[in-house]
This record gives sequence, C-alpha cells and structure tokens, in this order.
Amino acid sequence: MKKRITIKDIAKVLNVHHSTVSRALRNDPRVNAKTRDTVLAYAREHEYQTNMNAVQLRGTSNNAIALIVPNINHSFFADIISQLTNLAYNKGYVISVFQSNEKYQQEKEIVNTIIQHNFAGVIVSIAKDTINSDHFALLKKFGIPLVFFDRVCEDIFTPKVKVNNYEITANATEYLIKKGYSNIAHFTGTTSINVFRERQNGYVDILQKYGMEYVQPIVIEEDFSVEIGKIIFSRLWNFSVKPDAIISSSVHVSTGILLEARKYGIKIPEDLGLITFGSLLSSEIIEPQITYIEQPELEIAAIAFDLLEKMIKKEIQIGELIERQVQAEIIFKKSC
Amino acid sequence: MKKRITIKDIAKVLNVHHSTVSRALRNDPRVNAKTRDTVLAYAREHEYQTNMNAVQLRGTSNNAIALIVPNINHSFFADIISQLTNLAYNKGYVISVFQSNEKYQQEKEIVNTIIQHNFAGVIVSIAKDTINSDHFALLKKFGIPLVFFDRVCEDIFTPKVKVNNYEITANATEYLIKKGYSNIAHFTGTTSINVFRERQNGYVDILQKYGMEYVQPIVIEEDFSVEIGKIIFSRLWNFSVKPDAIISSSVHVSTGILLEARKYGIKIPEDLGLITFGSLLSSEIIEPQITYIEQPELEIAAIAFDLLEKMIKKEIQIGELIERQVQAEIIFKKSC
DNA sequence: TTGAAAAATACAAACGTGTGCAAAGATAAT
DNA sequence: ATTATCTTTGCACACGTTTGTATTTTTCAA
Repeated sequence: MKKRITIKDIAKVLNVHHSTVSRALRNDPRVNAKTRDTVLAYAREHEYQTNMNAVQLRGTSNNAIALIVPNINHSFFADIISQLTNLAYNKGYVISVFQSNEKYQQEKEIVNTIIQHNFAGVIVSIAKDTINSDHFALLKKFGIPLVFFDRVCEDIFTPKVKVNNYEITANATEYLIKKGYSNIAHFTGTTSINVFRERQNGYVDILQKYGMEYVQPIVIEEDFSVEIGKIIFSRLWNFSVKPDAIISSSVHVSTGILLEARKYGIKIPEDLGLITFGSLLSSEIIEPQITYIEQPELEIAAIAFDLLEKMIKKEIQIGELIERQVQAEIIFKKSC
Repeated sequence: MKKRITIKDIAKVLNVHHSTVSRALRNDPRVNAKTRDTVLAYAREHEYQTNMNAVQLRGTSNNAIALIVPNINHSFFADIISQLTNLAYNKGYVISVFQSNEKYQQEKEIVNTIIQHNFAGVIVSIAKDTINSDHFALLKKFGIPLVFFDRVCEDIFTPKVKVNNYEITANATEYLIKKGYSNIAHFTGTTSINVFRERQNGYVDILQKYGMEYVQPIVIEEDFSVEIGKIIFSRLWNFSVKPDAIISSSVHVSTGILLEARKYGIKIPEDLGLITFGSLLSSEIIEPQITYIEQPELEIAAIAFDLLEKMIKKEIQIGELIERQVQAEIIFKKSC
C-alpha cells in the first residue's frame, strides 16, 4: 500500500509548479500543450486520483447528489432509485442513497451528514415518522438544493413532485361503487403524510358524495408488511359489518389481505373486491389478477432529477415553490 | 441563505483561539469546562455543522461506507442494502449505495468516485459485465478496506462472503431427479460470475453422476427480466426434446417461465417442475406455490459488515483473504 | 510571597487543491 | 533593435480542521 500521489508530487518530479499541474489536469488553456501532455501521461501512469475533499474544501465543484428514502426494499422506491441513478450517471453526477427506515431521528442524522459532506443537492421522500421539518429548513438555510417527491413536507418551499393521490383514490372508490360494492374499506398509512391523507380524503369524499354510510379508513401506523396486512384484515373481518371491498395503499398489506381472505374462504371478486396501490412482480400469475394503481416511477424520477439539476445550475432559486403532479393510473384486472 | 459558520467564526466571537473551539467541540479534556459549555452552546444555537471535507483532508476520521450493487431494484440486493444500512447506522457509520447497473464501466467510475471521496470502506457485489478487476486492485492499493459478497472477484485477495451455490444447486437437481424428472434444464447467468458458474457446475456434476443425458445449461447473458424469461423458455420449449423441469437463477425469469408455460397450457408440477432462486413477495398466493431457494440475506449483510468493520479497525489486514460461506436453503412447496 | 506544577489557551503548520496576480519568456510588429 | 502583445509559468494565499508545541494563566504547597 503506497501513499497516494498528489499534484505536488507530480509537480516536484516534473520540475514545474503544482499550480501548473492543477491547470494541466483540468485542461486549462493557459498551459502549454506539451507540458499538459507530460503531466497527463505521468498522472495516468501513476494512477493519480483527485482528492475531492480538497477540491470541495476549496469551494469548487461537487457532483454528488444525495437521495433519502424511507425504505430501499420497497419496489416503488427501488424503481425510483434505480432510475435516478441512471439519469444522474448520464449527466455526470453520482447518487448516494440513504435509508431513513421511516424514522425521523435517522432522517435527521442523514441530513446532517449531507450538510457536513457538502452534497450538491438532495432528493427526498420523507419518513412516516417525520413530524418536524426543521432539518429540511436547515438544508435550505445552508443553500443546498432540495427536491421532494411523493411524500413531501408541506411547509417547506421548494420543488416537489407529487402523485394525484386524491383523484386516483376517488376514481378507484367510485369504480368500486359503480361495480356494486357498498361496504368499501380503505387501508392506508398515517395521515400525517400527504400521500395517505390525500388518498383518504379522496376515498371519504366520494363515499359521502354517494351518501354511503359504511366509511372505514383503516390507518396503519406500523410499517407496511404482509403480516400486518393479515392482522388488520382479520380484525376488520370480525366486525359486525364486514367490508365487501378494500382499497389498499400497499402491496405488502394487500398480500396479507389475500392470504387471510383465502384462509377464511373468501372469494375474490365475488365476496370481496380489491384494488391495491402498486403491483407485484408476479401480479400476472396470481388468480384472479389484482386490479392495481400504477404510479409512474420513471416519470417521477425524471422530473425530480430535472428540477434538482436546475436548482444546482441556479436556474431555479432555492426556496422557490414548484409543484409538479404526475398521474397514477388504474390498471383494470379481475379483482373487482 | 446565510454563510455557514466555522470554528474560526465561533472563536472570533468568543474571543478564544479556534484550536480551543475545535477541542471544545470534540470534548477534549484539555479545555476548561466553562469555556467548553460556552462554545457548545454557541455552536448549537448557531447551528454549527462540521465541514467533513476539512476533517477528511486533514486525514482524520471518516465514517462513510460505500456499497456497490448491480441492481437496487432486485429483492436480493434491496434486502441486503436495507439490512446493511441498519447495521451501519447502529455503529455510527453511514452507507452510500451505488448502482453499477451490471456495467463494468459504471462500476469503474463508481470506484474512482469512492477513492476520490476517501470512503472508509467498500462492500461490493460485482456487475455481470466485470471481466477486469484492476479497479478493485486500485482500491486495495490506496488502502481502502474492501469486502465482496455474493458475486466476487476471484483474483483479489480480500474478505469475501459467499453462498454455497454449488452445493445447493446440486441438492436441488438431485431432488428433482429423485422426484422422477429426467429432462432438467438450468436457466442461469453468465458463467464469468462465480455465482452462476458454481450453480452450473453443481447442476452438471449431479446430472453426470446420475448418468443423465439431457443436460441443458441455458446461460442468459442479458439482464434478468420477466420478458427474457418468456423468450428463453419459449425458445427451449420448441426444441425436439422438451424439459420436464427447470432450475432458474432468477425470480424475474421464473415469472416469465410461469406465464409462458400457462400460455402453452403446461401444468405445474405435472408437465413441468420448477425450482427458483429467490422468492416473490406474493409467493404464497401463487398456485401452485413455487419451491424456491432462500438465501440468507440478513446473515450475508451481517458478516460482510462485520468483516469490513474489522478491516477499518485494522483488526484484519488489507489483502488478507478470508472466505466465509453461508448456507442457502431449499423451501419445499408444490412446484415439483 | 515565592516558586513550581498543573491547567488552560494560543500559535503555527499541515492536509491537497484552485485561482488571481505577477513575472518571465516567447513572438510579432515597427 | 526596441517595444508591445501574447503565452506560459510561478508565487502566494485561501478553504476549515486538527494537533504538537509553546506560552500564558491558575492553583497550590512550602
């Protein structure tokens, strides 16, 4: 293990000043072509690697973008991460992914790390736990570009990419009503998050519009999982009035519902209709195929990245409130 | 947007030298308790954030760990990322995740970025594309701790966490034989990767041991996907001799196989047996439930992290070859 | 009250890079 | 040959921290 070579080392060997080496490496026109080539050749041969800490300390460029998501092993986020990574790569940026684990405390610490390491920008979908947005305000205060997607902080002025959750859930609910279902339940997440609040509002508003009495917003405060889906469904099913349809905010929970429903011998779509947000890799194989709501992950990623890049390039001011909405879509199958 | 505060700023205001501030912030016993408290209070109030670039340039600590995976949106890797992130968080480290996209070129650039930013250590599962290991050798040369998991570089001496691919595939093949299947095909990835090569060897060796004639290692060079699964299966099915069982290295490919099989009216397990590596979130719902090989993601993550941490703490030397093997397990269901 | 020891603080240098400015060297025009 | 212009290189400082050493201040004992 040898000590890493620096521009000063190169300068010493080639008998030039290190500033010349610096310029040569960065293709500054102010350096002679011949010396530039000599420097580049030497640098390549000795595997010179820029020390980005020095560069960033100096206050020059930085191409590192941070991405904070609640869960990496959730296909919605995994798809967005994957797409963002590709977009960034093509534009010369590098994405570092951080997982908040749905925890406010972890999210806060991640934000601190991001500030301390001087990232060029941040793309965030907040944790369920996040009740306070001071850490994001801090990010703004330090002049770090910030873009929210999907789960956003309402009280922070910055670009945001949102899904038409209210509308799509209203549409899904109305679809179920028109199919003849009358006891429609809604399984969703904590209403402190815009996503789940909007879905719930869309659901409730339609039921009220149709004068339906059976309104069951089931708020799952725990992390979405197959297990919790089983438990919650089982609990609901033992009520006096059972639902005849469910809209579920999570594929994990929906899977739990399906398994539990099978245990009880409940037939889908006859005894129970089901619409779920997000699709399963194997959704086509399941009988009956489940009607689901597809969110445009690729589009979300593309817009979020575009907005962030514009902020980094100062084409969008920090603190500017821009809201972009993308359209989710109901993919009609056989579960209702 | 205000300029960020530094220790020198604090020092100036409190009429002390900045070195005193530095020590106060780090709880150095050499600073008076009263001044320490004053400094800490002022720092907290004015939201002081350490500039890690300066710290790292100075050559002091660094708690950033890099993780390179081929694909984030693949449940095997997503689970490992998720787990590693938690382990790291509990030990005071921060994980940055990078996606190589199965591309050698991207992987190389990621490694350069890691070197340039002075990460404390790297955990890697290599891209299918990776034929050359020079970039990892470079990492070692720069003294950066490196641990491989699952897909490893055979010619780099460093800690590695591997799965018993040979053995488990041999077992799966033998199981199929004993179940009465005689034309067993094997769908796997490029054999330049240890994982797929070992699986193939396990498969071939058992068939030869039993003197089976029908040996069909189908090497999929493309990225695993439902679509490619359909195509490859369809192609194979139109051969004169059809397989009566398949071992598949990817759930995505298996899904394609199942869909295509259904299209042809093939019955599982009667007409076709199937064992797949990795499980689907919804695997319990599918009829028939698919027998699959479960890999201990949590254990892999735990061992990899432990090894890396020991390297960072110099308890393990850089360049030391340590191979840990974890056991995959066949989860018997109804598909064969 | 003095001196020595201990505690607290200040000083200075270093990490590797980038950049404005000055200086030197080369080229061209008169 | 002399001056003006352009090209190329060198110099020095700055970015924010940490740390060994020197210096000042405080404490305490004789």
